[in-house]
Amino acid sequence: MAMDDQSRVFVRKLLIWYKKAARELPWRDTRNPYAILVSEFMLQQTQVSRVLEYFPRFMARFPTIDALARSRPKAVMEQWDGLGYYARARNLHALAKVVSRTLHGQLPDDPVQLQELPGVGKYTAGAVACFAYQKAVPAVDTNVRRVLSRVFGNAKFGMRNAELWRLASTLVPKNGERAWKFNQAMMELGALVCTARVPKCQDCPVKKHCRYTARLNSRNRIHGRAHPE
DNA sequence: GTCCCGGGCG
DNA sequence: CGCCCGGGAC
Repeated sequence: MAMDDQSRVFVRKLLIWYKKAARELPWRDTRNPYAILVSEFMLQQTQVSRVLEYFPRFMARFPTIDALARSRPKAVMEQWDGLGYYARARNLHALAKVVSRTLHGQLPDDPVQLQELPGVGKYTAGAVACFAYQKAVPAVDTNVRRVLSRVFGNAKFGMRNAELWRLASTLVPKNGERAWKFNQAMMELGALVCTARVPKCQDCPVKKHCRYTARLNSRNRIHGRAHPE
């Protein structure tokens, strides 16, 4: 599907905003697939602030996927202790063993192959393919889902999951480096501005292209509230 | 204290 | 669709 002009402007503004607004996070500094995998497993269930505490320790203790594969379950669980969702630590360990023994320690770069691994669903597969290997594929997590629904959705019908993935596919730049930035930027916008409870629409780089903002403004005009520009 | 949030899985 | 498990908003 081709991109319309509105979508092009949306992507451009998003990327410009990301350049100045992005937080510096350790897993954004690396293209090491294993490091990115570990960060994604942790981020599936935990806020950034806590992952910042666990991620460096985990990487220091298990520096490679082979090192993780060779480790005792007890040692892995110790590093995960306090993060919750312990099935994921077991999945990560199982994944490391599979990749170490059957794939020479090389994580696949193909989302379909990634998704066959334990604990890796559609989102994590896309995230690893894009963030580690610069594949121009979408990665739709809850943040991205929320941003897309608000910007491109309408009031009556919520967008279905398949619809959101299709929309994300049309928006992702074809260039790998730009795709990386786009996916990071979508999540950053969802985390910092387009938040679940009270979105900070005043600070939003794409408010002029957003149907949600448009809906808010028309509602406020009807009820005589101040225009939230 | 109570409620809400979240990827993947069964 | 409910569960896993902790944090944070209210």
